[in-house]
Amino acid sequence: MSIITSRERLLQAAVEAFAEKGFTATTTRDIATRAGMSPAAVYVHHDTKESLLFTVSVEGHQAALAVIRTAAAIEGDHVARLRQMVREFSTWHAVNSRVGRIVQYEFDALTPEHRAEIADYRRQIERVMRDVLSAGVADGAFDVVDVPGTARAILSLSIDLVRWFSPRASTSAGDIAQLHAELAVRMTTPRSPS
Amino acid sequence: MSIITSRERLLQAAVEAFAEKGFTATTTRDIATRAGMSPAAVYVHHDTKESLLFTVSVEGHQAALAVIRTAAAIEGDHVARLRQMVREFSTWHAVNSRVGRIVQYEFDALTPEHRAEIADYRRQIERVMRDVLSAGVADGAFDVVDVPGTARAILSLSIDLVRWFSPRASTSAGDIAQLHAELAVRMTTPRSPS
DNA sequence: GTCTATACGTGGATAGAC
DNA sequence: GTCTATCCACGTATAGAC
Repeated sequence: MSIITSRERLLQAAVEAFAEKGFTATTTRDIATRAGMSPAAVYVHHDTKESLLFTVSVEGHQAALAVIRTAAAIEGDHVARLRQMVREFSTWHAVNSRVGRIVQYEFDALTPEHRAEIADYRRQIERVMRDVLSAGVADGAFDVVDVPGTARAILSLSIDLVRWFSPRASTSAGDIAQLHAELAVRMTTPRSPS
Repeated sequence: MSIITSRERLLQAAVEAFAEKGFTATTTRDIATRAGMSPAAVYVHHDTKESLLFTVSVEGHQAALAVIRTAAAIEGDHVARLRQMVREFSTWHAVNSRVGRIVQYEFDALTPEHRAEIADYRRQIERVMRDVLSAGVADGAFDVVDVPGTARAILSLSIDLVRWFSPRASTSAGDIAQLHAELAVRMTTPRSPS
């Protein structure tokens, strides 16, 4: 059915290698071998090693952005929306922790132009979260003093997953995502006056 | 007063270089130049480049552990204790974001033996947080179902600072730390029945 | 403990045939 | 579009003098 092109094999190989050794320590020879081709063949598809990293970063950020946007678009009140966003965003980072780790930690290895493009994806992700918090503050669903700061903190929970999550650990991605969703709701919903 | 030894100059140079280029991309020549010595002189103090990273990691983790332990030892109730711990731990990670970034992101570049030692520091840090949450649950100050998960999530807020904090950004370390402390309290303290 | 000089392996990228 | 062969720069670590 799905024909795996050389381009896709190359990207998968790059993800594997970058995740195992880091961007700098990965050799183009290693990527080539994993993709089942010669070192020279890599350069037919990508001018530089950095170009491979950039492609992985773009696709990773596009996927994460799509996930949080889809979650933000569900029917229901703002609390349900937030819960869904955090659950889905955390799940994505747990399931794709390898890609997530690469794109987060190798950001500085990109060229300035590519860095700027990726930074823009990140701003878009933050905007989705801020918009939901602001909307909820407006109608009283949320009590949040510092919307940008709280948005960033909530996203931190999900993103930091890539640093420590292991598919072989005892806690499942789903359980962690559920916990994060509940913590995000606690962070944002009004508390009774004491 | 304080005499800066070659050893300390070397460590400072290593931190600078690792922070700028990452561990793998940093050359021993670069470290040597920054420390004002020849490439060969580095090897008088450290057998390998990895040994420099390990030393930075040990000192960084010891400092962070001391900060959270000191905060956990203050007088007051569990809520005040948690607030202090998060505030101090976040402040440390903001102020020392360069070192924090190195020790968090270059963990895999350590030898297996060194990795195990650093992992032990991390377990100690998590234990401090879990112990405070457990004590607060026991006397009703906290309402936390998943103590290990929530402890980890709270620490995530602080640690993820090293990924995005910039001393040149508009929000100060103190403001962020204060926000994190309030969010941690919201995550853990009981909510009125609705 | 610091230097200069260097051995030796490795890596990104290219040349040119098929 | 893929190969083999290779260029050439670079990086870790060491040798040996002072």
